[in-house]
Parts: sequence; structure tokens; C-alpha cells
Amino acid sequence: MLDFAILGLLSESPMHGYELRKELVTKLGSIRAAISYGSLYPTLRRLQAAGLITEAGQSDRGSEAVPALTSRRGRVVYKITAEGKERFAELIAQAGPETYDDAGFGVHFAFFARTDRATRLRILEGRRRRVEERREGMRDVLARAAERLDAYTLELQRHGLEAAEREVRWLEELIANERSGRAPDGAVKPRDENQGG
Amino acid sequence: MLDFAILGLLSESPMHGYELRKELVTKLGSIRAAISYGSLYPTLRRLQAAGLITEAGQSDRGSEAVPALTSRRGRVVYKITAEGKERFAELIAQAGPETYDDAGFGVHFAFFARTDRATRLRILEGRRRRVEERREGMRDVLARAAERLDAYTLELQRHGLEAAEREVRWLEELIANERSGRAPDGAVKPRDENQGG
DNA sequence: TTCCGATGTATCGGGCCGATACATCGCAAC
DNA sequence: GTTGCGATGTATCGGCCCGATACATCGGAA
Repeated sequence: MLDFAILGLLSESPMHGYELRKELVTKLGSIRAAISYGSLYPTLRRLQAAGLITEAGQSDRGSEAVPALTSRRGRVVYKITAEGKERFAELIAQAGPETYDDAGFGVHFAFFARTDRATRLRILEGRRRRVEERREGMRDVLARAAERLDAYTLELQRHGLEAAEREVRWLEELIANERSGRAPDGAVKPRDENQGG
Repeated sequence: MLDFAILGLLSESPMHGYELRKELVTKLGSIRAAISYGSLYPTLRRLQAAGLITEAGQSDRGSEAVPALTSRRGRVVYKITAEGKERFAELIAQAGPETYDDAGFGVHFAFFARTDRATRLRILEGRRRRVEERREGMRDVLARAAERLDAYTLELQRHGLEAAEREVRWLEELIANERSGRAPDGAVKPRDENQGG
């Protein structure tokens, strides 16, 4: 999942690790608290080894004008390669079980602006089904095992159930909007210009 | 975290892995979907190696009457040891940063019926602070970075913000109930009989 | 010039997951 | 009666990600 997010961010502009992390927070802050460096740097190395990203000397950043006055030896700027873009296009087009769980869904949703509408719909519907299943599971527990559970465990289930119900409603709104060609804020989009790839 | 949950369940009654997993689903179903066997069995072995749980021959289950008619060779029943109970008492009494994140809080909450009230309050308050921080982070993003983010990313932040606000309200209710000596369902408890350890 | 907090890169051990592989049981279909 | 199959049940493996930790540099305040 981190791969996907990193590729997505680097396809907008080159960045170094620290920057990447901050962008991940603003883009995925509602999904996961913050990406650990213990995940980030190894992932970066993995992506580089796979040829999907490369180190861009820091003088590549803006132009030759700004550069190595202060030789900031640390700071490795990464940029995406052609292969990386290809891989990103592959990832952003997929809509399978991997895109239905919390983490997968969140990351894919964060890049919905660059996902084509058919894929958006399939992900939204798959996610809805997934959450509905969770919801049914909790309803079952509440209906079948309520008497042998304590008040706190029940409260936890009730709270979880409520959250699931609310997410289903949210997803339903989003699906309805997609079908009627609206952006998530309710504004009508003239045409679907967001074609991935 | 799994250690804690397993110790808690086994302190109620001996169980084998499969059973344990089902119990974990009904107790923690609102927190995590389902515990993977790839976590469960290694954890069981780890706990056993640490002397916190032991294998109980399946004939220990009910009595000698039921047992090895059909020699169910699989099925390893585990039970908690005295050391395990001690460890569980330690874990259920702690209220630090580990108990404030999603997973930690959920598991601890699931065992609140066996946690003393002072600890419950500290955990609830710590969790509230944690969620408030997340909420503030999302508000900042929405206030400061809104114009450079697309509609979908914004919608994700909005949804996350709403969820955080709701959780804070939920926690506040729980805290108020604790302070006034009520169980989470609102029923007045005559006294706080749930003293851990 | 000394200290300190923000910036910045990196590794290590360990927990947990998904995929996968087996083996057995009870039962239904043929 | 045996064949097949889904539920029950235990177990491992590779891999992602996290938290803790360790450094190093920079800019500015004391």
C-alpha cells in the first residue's frame, strides 16, 4: 500500500523522505496516523531496487541556480521513473479485494481524482459490501451473544455497529454521486475528465 | 496486544486455537476484522514458551467421560498458568501510551469489566486526548491545505474529522458515566465491584 | 560558542497479516 | 459403500509495517 501512495506522490513531483512523510500525513491523515520511517525508508529502497523510482541529485530540484551553496549532504530526492508511472497506472486501475479493507480503500480513495469513474464505482461498491459484512457480523453478536457479554463489550460492539452503519450510508452517498456525475462535494462536474493512465 | 487478549480469554476458560479465534471475533469484532492464524499460533507458542499458558490434554476439558472415543489428535487445548494470571493482572492495570492507539484501546476496553475504575478513567482520558490530537491535525489540513487538495482527498479528511469528533463525544459520555458510577448502558451500579488484580 | 529543536536519513527486532498446506470429521449424494 | 465436500482444526512462511533508537546537520537563541 505504501508503494502505491509513494508512487502517486512522486508522480506529482520529486521529493525526499521527510517531505514524502509530511505529504502522506496530509493526504492519508484520516486513514493512518503517520507513516513510520521504519516503513518509509525500506520501501523507498525497495522501489528503487525495482527501478520504479530513482535518486535525483538535489541540484535537479528546481534548477542549477538554487543548489549546493550549503552542501546539504543528507537529503536524497527521489523521482518516479517511466516504469514507476506504468506501475502506478496498473495499481490505480485495480479494484479487487485488496482495495476493500481499511488501508487499501483509504489509499485508493485518496487517489480517486486520478482514477477513472468505472474503477471508482467498483471500489466503492466492493468496500460497501465489505463494511456491510462487518456490520452483519456485529449485529449477529449483538443478537446472539448479548446475554453472555458484559456491558463494556456490548458497548464496544454497539459503537462499532454504529460506525459501520454510518460508513455504509456515506458510501451510498458517494456511489449515488458517482452515478449522477457529481464530485463528492456535490458540485456537478460537466464531464468526467479524470481518466487514469 | 494479542497476548493480552488471549490471556484474558484463557483466564475465563481453557480453549483451543480455533475456539479462541471465534471468541476473539465476538469480543473484538468491532476493532479488528479477525485474528489471523498467522498471528494466533505463533503467539500461542510464545506464551507457552514464556510459561504463561500450558497445553491441557483434551481429556482435561470436561471430565474423563467424554474423551478419546474418537481420537481427535489435533486440537490442542490451552489453559492459563498462575504466572499467566499474574501477567494479565499487570497488563490490565496499565494505562500508558500503548493503551491509547486504536488496537491497544480496543483490547483494553473489551476487558473493562475486569479493570478497576481508576484505570478505566485514565485510559478513557488518554484515548480522548489522542483522538483530539488526530482531530486537530485533520482540522489543520482542512483549514491550511484545502485549496491544494482535490475534492476526494478533502472528502476523506472531512469524513475522518467527523469520525474523530464522534469518537470524542462517545468518550466523553463514557467518562461522564464512569465518574457518576454508571455502567456504559446507563444503568446505575450500586458499587464498583470490578477491582482488577 | 554553546545549546536546542527542527530537519533529515537509516537500521533493528518484532508483531501481525495473507497465502498456503495439510489432516480429520460428518454427512450427503450417487 | 465410497466418493466428495465443507467445516473444523493446526501450522509455517515471506513480507509489510511499526516503535525504538541512533546519528548527523542546520539555524537561531542565549
